[in-house]
Amino acid sequence: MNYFLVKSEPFKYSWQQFLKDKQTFWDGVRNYQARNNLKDMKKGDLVLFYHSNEGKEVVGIAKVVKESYQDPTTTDERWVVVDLAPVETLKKPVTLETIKEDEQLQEIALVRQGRLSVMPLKREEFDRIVALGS
DNA sequence: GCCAACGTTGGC
DNA sequence: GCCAACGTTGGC
Repeated sequence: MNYFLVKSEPFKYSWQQFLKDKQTFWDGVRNYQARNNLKDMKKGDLVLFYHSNEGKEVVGIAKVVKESYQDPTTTDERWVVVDLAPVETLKKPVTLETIKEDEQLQEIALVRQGRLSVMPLKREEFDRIVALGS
């Protein structure tokens, strides 16, 4: 079991929209590092959903329901998507500020490499964020 | 709206 | 294959 965090601008695709849709394919990744992380996702892996720009907080937990496949929005074979479904909404969103202040979360890419839109998390980091959000 | 970080592109 | 220029992302 692996753990990840994905970013989305609420303006473009929000957690609320995701809840409504029940399932979505995660498209729009056009960065090799993020793409490689997408490819590492296996069915059943858990994914934190982060709102960038507006909110700047982790809002919920999703899971991988289908592993990576060719991005249906482009014919460019370099890019892939995965299918995600919502699992649960965090009681309290965990803000970037909180994450930055937390000793256990100093190493995550969200802090260290702000622009990366799909990143792996260690189990402890995932658990920590979920704990902060409940 | 600005700017820093950083990835990508293209000229040499 | 290097590196400058450029574009994009995202925090502030």
